[in-house]
Amino acid sequence: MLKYQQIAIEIEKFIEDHTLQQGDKLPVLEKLMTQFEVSKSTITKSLDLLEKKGVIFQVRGSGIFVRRHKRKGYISLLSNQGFKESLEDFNITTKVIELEVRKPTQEAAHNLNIEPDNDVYYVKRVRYINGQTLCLEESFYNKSIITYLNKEIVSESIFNYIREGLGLKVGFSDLYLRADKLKEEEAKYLGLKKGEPKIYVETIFHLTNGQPFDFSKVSYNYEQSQFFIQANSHFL
Amino acid sequence: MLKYQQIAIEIEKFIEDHTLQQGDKLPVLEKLMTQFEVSKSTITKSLDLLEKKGVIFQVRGSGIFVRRHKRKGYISLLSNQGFKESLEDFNITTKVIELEVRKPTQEAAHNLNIEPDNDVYYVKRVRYINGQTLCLEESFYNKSIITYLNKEIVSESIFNYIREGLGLKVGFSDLYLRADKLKEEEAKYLGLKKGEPKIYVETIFHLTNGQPFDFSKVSYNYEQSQFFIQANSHFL
DNA sequence: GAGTGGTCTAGACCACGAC
DNA sequence: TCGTGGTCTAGACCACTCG
Repeated sequence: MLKYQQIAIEIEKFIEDHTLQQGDKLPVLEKLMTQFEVSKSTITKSLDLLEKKGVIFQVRGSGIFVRRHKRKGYISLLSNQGFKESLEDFNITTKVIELEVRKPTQEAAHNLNIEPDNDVYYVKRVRYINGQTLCLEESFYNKSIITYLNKEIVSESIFNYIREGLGLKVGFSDLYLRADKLKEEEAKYLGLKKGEPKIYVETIFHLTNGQPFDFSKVSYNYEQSQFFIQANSHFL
Repeated sequence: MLKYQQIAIEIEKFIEDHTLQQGDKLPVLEKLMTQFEVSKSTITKSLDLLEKKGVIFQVRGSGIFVRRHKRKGYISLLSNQGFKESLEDFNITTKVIELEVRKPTQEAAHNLNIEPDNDVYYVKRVRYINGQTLCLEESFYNKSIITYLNKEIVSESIFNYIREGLGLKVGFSDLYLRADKLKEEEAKYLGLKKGEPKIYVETIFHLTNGQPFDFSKVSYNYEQSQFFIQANSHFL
């Protein structure tokens, strides 16, 4: 574990343990440097990480403050992988509808940046939150990267398996979102009516080296799903 | 202008000018250091900025590569202020429905962190993209921060005015998103039917010092609006 | 093993905010 | 004016990728 990561974790823990609220002030840089016995830039790096995560904000000439959003039960659109973090207090279960190796659709091949005759794992699942339908998910995994999947893996967290089991490093993802009307079949899986609203999200997941390995299409039950994003305007 | 910002802009310009594509390699750190005549950490800071913006990704032991999302016409949910950047090729116009000083709703007061008897500017607008309705927006501005607004300002970019006119610095924002059915009145403004889908977004905008100054509620025309997010999984 | 990005240090100096 | 965070440097050393 790197120093600046460790320190970030400890500061976050400090905020949790003391149940600090939005706007509460943290110790000054000088203090943190001596406390953790590291140089200024290391502390700065930790704080930048926490700022990116939306945990704190820094004000020049004034101090370092806790940033908190007030609402619970929202799915973070930034924390890349799964619902675990944002919905950890909720009971998420999964039903696998389909799992097989096949040739990709043209759309999937394009988004995964592979040829139409390369193999993909196709996974179709319904996910539930506290017994209610949360979403219907179709995913295409590049089989030359995700070399093996089975029903057991796919019933649990696929991303944990990718990291722990396959030893791959998940990097960045591109996420496209819109609203639309539910189609007959989607409505059936979600227990809603055709024509009712859905949030529809397509995501392309990449490894740290930039290779896309997963293209997924998810339709959310609008009654059960709400999302949040913490944005920073550092870039101009 | 700070060095690392300037360099970030120039690198981004370089990518534009040479129409580099996803995965194309940029010059190595060493090269960039000598080219811009700065130290390693300054270049690193520029690159981190561009990475956060989703312009590049860095791979240890390998190089610095261009990151591009392929789709056009999506509204970025991260670039905090307005549509300008993501929809700059489109013609955005605005119709002001209402503009007045009033007392906040309980909801607005809570989100702006003010008392119910403090004044707010209430602004209701419809925004159009290429002549089609894009969204219906209601905003509450804390009048003790945004001291003055008029119809002219509100017809244009309010955020430009806040920055240039009032000299305020916009910091971070919290954004809550879900799908829902259009109500009668909303449907009328958007030219859609009651019960059709909408994307509904509430946003709380803060100054760099953490003060919330704008609480806004926006209903998007689902036929005209699609969103994208570039996520990084640096945090663990 | 060569090449390349990432971490970390110690310290000088700068810019903003609050009093 | 002082306290506080932000920028920038020069350089040592580390860790990953790839041929």
